[in-house]
Amino acid sequence: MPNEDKPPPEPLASAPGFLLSWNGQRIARKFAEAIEPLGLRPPHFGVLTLIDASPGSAKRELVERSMIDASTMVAVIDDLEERGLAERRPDPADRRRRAVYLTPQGRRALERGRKAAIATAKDVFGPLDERELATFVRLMRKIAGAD
Amino acid sequence: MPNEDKPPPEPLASAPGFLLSWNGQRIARKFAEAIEPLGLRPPHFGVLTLIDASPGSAKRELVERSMIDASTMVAVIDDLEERGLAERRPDPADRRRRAVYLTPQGRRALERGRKAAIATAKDVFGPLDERELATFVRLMRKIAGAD
DNA sequence: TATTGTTATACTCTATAACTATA
DNA sequence: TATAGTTATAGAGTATAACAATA
Repeated sequence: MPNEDKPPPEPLASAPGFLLSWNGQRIARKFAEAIEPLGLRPPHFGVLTLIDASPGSAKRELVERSMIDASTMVAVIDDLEERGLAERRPDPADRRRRAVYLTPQGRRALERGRKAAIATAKDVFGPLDERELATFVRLMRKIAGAD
Repeated sequence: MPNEDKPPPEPLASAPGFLLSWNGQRIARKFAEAIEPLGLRPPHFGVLTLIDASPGSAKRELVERSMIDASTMVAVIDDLEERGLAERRPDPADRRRRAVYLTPQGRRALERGRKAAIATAKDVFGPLDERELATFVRLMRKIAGAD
């Protein structure tokens, strides 16, 4: 994408919605670049995080907690399994269900991804002081309906 | 996208970068839906805005002020021209150059798009009071490097 | 030789719908 | 009949690289 690091032009840069979308795209792209050397793309990292938070989740549960649809989720879990980062285990109580777990390698990859996320955030949110960053998070959670 | 309006799951919802990306995607999608009845997609609206701000811009100048690459920009201007919203005029001083202008129809479409943007922002930023919204814009401009 | 604009093509990502197995 | 999972396919959106015209 051209001009990724250039400030957005007026009058768009005055519109709150445009600013939100622009900065969102920017950090998403930067994060994607940061984890590319790990062989991961953002959906991989997101799903690793969700599995870690609820080990043994079924695919359907992961879909419910994400913005990833069912068929894409299959592909993401396939990728993770191929790379030895996660594994599906059959559920004896319901043989349709396949519980998903992280491998030790998966946990290491997640840790590396987290470091990349922190580094990216440090870069993008660098212009804000600590207090402003806290305010930012509070407002973003409010907008997201997380509180 | 599934779960578009559901809050993001923890622990992702505590990460500033993830929040920014999530909310950015959410408002971009909502805005795209809002202008779809106008026959416009977000890049169309963005370029209409840029042309309006600098009538007679060349394609290359529009590329410089946006995150849209050259070949996509051609397609966007083609679309706008087909729909009678913009027109290319040859530049007598430099016959390689084609200056782009809005038509009266284009100005009307831009106005409708602006109303959609305002309505979308009202929806997404609804949880914030006026003072919080002002703070949000200030912080976002800082992050974007717009100040 | 550099620059503007364009076209043709390929690629990435995601979504839709049909299918299998189990409940 | 409903649900979990999967696969095959198609689509939108974007980027890459080659090309034509003019400076």
